[in-house]
Amino acid sequence: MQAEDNLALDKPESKFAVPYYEIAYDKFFQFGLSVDCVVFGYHEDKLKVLVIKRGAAPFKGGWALPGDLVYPNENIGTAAQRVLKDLTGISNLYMEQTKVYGNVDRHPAGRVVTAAYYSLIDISKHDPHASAWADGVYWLNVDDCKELAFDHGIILKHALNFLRERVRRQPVGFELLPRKFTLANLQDLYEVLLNENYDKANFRKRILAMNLLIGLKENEKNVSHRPAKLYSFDESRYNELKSKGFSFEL
Amino acid sequence: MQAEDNLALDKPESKFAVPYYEIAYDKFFQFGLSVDCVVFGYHEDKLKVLVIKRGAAPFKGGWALPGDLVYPNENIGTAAQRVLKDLTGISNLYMEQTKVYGNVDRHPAGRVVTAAYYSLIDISKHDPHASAWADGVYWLNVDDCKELAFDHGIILKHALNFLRERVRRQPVGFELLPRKFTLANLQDLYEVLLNENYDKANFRKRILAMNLLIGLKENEKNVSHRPAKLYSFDESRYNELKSKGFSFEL
DNA sequence: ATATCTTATTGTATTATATACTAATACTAA
DNA sequence: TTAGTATTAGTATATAATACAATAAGATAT
Repeated sequence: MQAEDNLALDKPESKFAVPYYEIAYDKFFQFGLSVDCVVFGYHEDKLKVLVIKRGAAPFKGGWALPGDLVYPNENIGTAAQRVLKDLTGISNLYMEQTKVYGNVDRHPAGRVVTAAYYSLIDISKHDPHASAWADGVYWLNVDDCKELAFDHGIILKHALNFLRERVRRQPVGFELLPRKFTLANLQDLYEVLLNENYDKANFRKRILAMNLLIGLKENEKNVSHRPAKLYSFDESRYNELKSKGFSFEL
Repeated sequence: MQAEDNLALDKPESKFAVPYYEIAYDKFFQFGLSVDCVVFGYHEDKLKVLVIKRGAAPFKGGWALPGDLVYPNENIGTAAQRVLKDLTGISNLYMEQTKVYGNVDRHPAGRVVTAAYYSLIDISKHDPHASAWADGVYWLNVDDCKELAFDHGIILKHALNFLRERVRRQPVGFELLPRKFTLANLQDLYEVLLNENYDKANFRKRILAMNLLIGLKENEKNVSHRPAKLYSFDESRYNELKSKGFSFEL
């Protein structure tokens, strides 16, 4: 494996007049590149993350984020989409990079650098099923997700931070909630994501003041108390706030 | 070059029971990995970025962010430090990743994935000088930085966005200002970074309310008007706000 | 039907914060 | 000494955050 390969270039003198790769080209072009997808979902007041059961070594049988090697002629963003689809059947997500992981020993099979991609989806809108070398696909509670293959535990943790930062600066509910929802639903989501509790009356005022929601003429059904009004997102306003950003401190 | 290399794995069937790299290991391990450093500085009311004049192909003679290939046995974070030091002599910076760039054709010499790292420094505290294959090092005004090699223009743009987001959530002056500075200096910095204008009296109140500054018993010198009081950052409070974060909207 | 329960929703009073603007101050330089 | 200039302090107003109380609307049990 190239990680153990001791090159003459190990401790360079830094006096080359040309880049190193013109001298020892092939020594430098031995990296593997992979993508790992952190797909968050939300269901019954729990934040979930999509994981697969690995059907191949290394870490065979273990849980991991859906991820795989990028093809030599494939763009990295495309690869994230393709890999997720290959392993879980989920396609056409809006995905965003969070971080790259490039420590020498992060992958037992050699020098693999991985780029993490993050996405948010409404669980009810997708139906993941294991394919390719995945032996299973699961929605795990983020809190219960302790033992993941490789450095996926850290990748998940960083993605979670990323998500939390994101929530404070941009609207996110659209991706995670069903089309119609109550203000209590939205508040629950925020409380789970940010791990805080908000005053109901003030949360309502704050959110409604954003002009982000459209009040429907419908109420929730099958509750044993006064049913709450249903709302949906105003898509154009949603996109506007998404590009402009805001500051959500409650 | 491997980018043109047409593999059988081009359009995979996605039905493998084992990861692809166990089948065609060497076809996947042909990526080059590089790091590119976006080092911001601040001087005389201008935001600057550190660039080198390339002394080697490709883009020989052109301006570029300091960057180079990562060694096969080198961690990626270490590489960022090492490359910056090799090319510009600047060492021991706190650097943070912004994004990875992995499009197939981003590098004319082959498939090179690059990770961008960002840092902020006080220009007066460092003395960059070209070494290795760099023919020159320059502090360019960010605004004047139009033509950069590779996709470095986009990398710079993204890093600038990153910086601007950062400024609103964490204190940043420490790294960019000299040890002693006036409130006007700090305000100028913020106005340049965020491209806005603030009311002087209110800026002062806002900043002082953060308990971030220590008022010194010293005034600025050699000004033809009433000299302003000098301040310095309270380091422990600075680090506290850095980890806790805040929201700076003025 | 009616009372009772639970949650949604509205309202209000209080406090804190942002903003705009004015006045006073302190130094330099002529 | 005075004019000039930028700093610093102060104040009044508007705006928004927060806490909490009151009311409304349906479901359910009696």
